Amino acid sequence: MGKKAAGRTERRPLSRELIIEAAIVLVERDGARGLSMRKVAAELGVGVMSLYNHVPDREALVDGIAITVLAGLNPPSGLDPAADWKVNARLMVDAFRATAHRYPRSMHLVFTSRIDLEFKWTAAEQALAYLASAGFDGETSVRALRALMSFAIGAQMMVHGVVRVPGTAQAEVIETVMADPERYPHAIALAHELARPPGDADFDRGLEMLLSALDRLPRQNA
Amino acid sequence: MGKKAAGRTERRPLSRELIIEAAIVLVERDGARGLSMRKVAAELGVGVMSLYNHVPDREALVDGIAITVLAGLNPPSGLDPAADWKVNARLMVDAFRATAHRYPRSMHLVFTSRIDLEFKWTAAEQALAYLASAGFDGETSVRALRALMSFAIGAQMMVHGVVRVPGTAQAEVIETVMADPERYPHAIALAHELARPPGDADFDRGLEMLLSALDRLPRQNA
DNA sequence: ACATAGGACGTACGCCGTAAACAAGATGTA
DNA sequence: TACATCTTGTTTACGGCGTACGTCCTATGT
Repeated sequence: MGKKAAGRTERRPLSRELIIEAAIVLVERDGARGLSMRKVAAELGVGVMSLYNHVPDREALVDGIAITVLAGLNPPSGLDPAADWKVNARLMVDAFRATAHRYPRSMHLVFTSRIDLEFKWTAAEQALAYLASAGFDGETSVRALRALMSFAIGAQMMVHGVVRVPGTAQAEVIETVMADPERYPHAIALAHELARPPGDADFDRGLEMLLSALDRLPRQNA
Repeated sequence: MGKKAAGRTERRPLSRELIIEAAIVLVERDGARGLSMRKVAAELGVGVMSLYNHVPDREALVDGIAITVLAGLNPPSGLDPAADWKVNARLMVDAFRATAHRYPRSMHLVFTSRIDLEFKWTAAEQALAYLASAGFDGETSVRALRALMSFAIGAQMMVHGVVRVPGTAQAEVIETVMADPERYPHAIALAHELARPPGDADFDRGLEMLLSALDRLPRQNA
């Protein structure tokens, strides 16, 4: 019953996009560990194997999540080739950070999966273009791109609590240090600072340092 | 037969340390995906459930791996309080990189797991001490520590191929860009650079930039 | 000699990803 | 119209996973 017409249930025809969308919802709600084909199917009110008509396997689904989430990366809109290269660089890094802020858990999932995606070469191309127009030679451009990416990715890893290391301590961790005050004088003195989760301000300062250091590198034109 | 005496087989008595050690070997050989209680047990020639006499659950085992691997972090030996703070900072970051180089896959596993470990506060304490003696105020010290950690962690993520993003392209990825030469002039021009996997030199340059940028920050003493 | 405790083990349950065979409607062709 | 094919969803099943539970074996203290 209720199956013949299916009119009331009005089941949308189940597409790759729908599946990915449901998967993202699920990841953001339950975390990356909670992602499974069975859960996604249940979320859509559908048999598990039905998913496989639209997605080859689980890895491809994760790839789909990656592509969808990272689609927000370009174009950062507002890029002006005439502007200072640092301004453009900041815009691009901020675009990354904005999408990471929107889909924190999905972004983490993307990072921790093997992604052979040739994705976002357009973003890389754009970045390299600006670096080149800023007068950096090829080797330096690539290095600069990688340095910025390292910093952005590492910061994101720390923010999301994936890497809960000393510098990203949450409140409870402070207690650990308090238990042995003799050994951790500096950590205790800075407990207030350490307890504050890393935020936009920290990121901005670090980014600013990297950018100005890059800006001081020898270049070809003005 | 061959069971009564067990004299020849000379089975070591199976301890937590032995289990962790076997797990690390397994991760470094087969990758993080290949880590399972059953495989570890098989590696030790032991029943699966025997492991649970020494390790509460899988997560605890991963924690054990993290602690063991990260034990190589301190003390970086050679630290001289009288030396320039940047020298000491480099020594500490290099210590991290050295262990990451020794156990790349385990390190990745550590990063991608939830680690609430209050581990390595001693390293943090040491770093904060050097930053303080360099004249940085508390807020700046914490920011500096976080910036350096972000960079180190992000770089490590990229090196190990976890995040196979544009800037870390391997040879095959280049072909992707080649297929659409119109859109990626810069990427193609720098294909040779991009194909080179990120290495120590890139890391050193980036680290140097961060350190010298930090060195330029306003401080209290000389 | 016997009681006790701790470590190793076998079994079993519920998750997971997915291969394979099947069903049922949609669509193209005569 | 009737038939063939294709698309899409479903059912069943298999092997691997983490681990709760109960059992047995062995070493030790008395």
